[in-house]
Amino acid sequence: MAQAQTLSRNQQIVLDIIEKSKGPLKAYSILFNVQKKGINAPQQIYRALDKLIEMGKIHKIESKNAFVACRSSDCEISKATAFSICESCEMVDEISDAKLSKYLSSFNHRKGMKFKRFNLEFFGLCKKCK
Amino acid sequence: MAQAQTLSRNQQIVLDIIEKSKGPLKAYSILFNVQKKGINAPQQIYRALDKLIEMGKIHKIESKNAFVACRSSDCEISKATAFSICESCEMVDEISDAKLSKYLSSFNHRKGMKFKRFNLEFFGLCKKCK
DNA sequence: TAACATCTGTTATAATATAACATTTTAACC
DNA sequence: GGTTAAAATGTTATATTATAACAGATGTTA
Ligand SMILES: [Zn+2]
Ligand SMILES: [Zn+2]
Ligand SMILES: [Zn+2]
Ligand SMILES: [Zn+2]
Repeated sequence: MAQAQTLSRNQQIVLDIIEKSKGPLKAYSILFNVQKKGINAPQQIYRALDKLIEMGKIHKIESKNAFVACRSSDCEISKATAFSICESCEMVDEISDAKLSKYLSSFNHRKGMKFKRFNLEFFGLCKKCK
Repeated sequence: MAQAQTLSRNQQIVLDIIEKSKGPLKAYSILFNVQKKGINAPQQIYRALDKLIEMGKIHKIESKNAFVACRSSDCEISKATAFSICESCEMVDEISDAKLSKYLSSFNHRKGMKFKRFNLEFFGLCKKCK
């Protein structure tokens, strides 16, 4: 079981904002939102983001350079992540599908590489936008 | 069948460099490499990259902000891409696996989203680095 | 030769991310 | 408590990645 992580002040502030957000947030938009709390520099945001990712509390959506809170427990501390992304409205949804995760986790490339981690991003139009 | 695409001068220059490279290339490293050919500005690189991606000649490795030539014909003009990425040496290899591609192309999310495209990135250590 | 789309060149700037260093807080140990 | 080491913080500066905006050239197509 994942042990209860105790977050530092800045980590908690950043996580709170990401968790409250309906969609993915960019680092600088997080920064602008926390300046009232005394966080003034990108470094402070990026350091918190890095730790939160390590802990599996958030994920980075690589194709958008944006961050979402983890809503799943299948993703094993960010070792196996999958998202569906609407190309129209920016919506991102974490896919939590045990079969998919198992299928990909056991996938092995011919060329002798043993995978430790994967990230999968699906793109399309969400219900609302289609 | 993909029709023979005719490339513009800048597109051809950029594609040549990417195809000759053993690993993924970053936009600004491409830029520095083509300044002798009279290309001086990032815009010129990014415009060529955009078109080459549209044509399916190259892919962007999102987790690295870098570009590789397409070595596959399964990826259907960038609608279904998968890569294995070595976390140690930067090596990137395009995965061309019909079963994987079919499995993911037919994957449908519960929440009513119909996918048009996916990108999958596996991470690990390559043969040499492990 | 129009008309239109595409590509080019250029300058400027926006957006994303890290380096480096000094200091403070926290947690663990004696 | 006092000592230490690790983690987190604050700060300034800078590096890296990407786009905006505009003018001109080239190239189809009718
Ligand atoms: Zn998750
Ligand atoms: Zn949508
Ligand atoms: Zn390809
Ligand atoms: Zn390697």
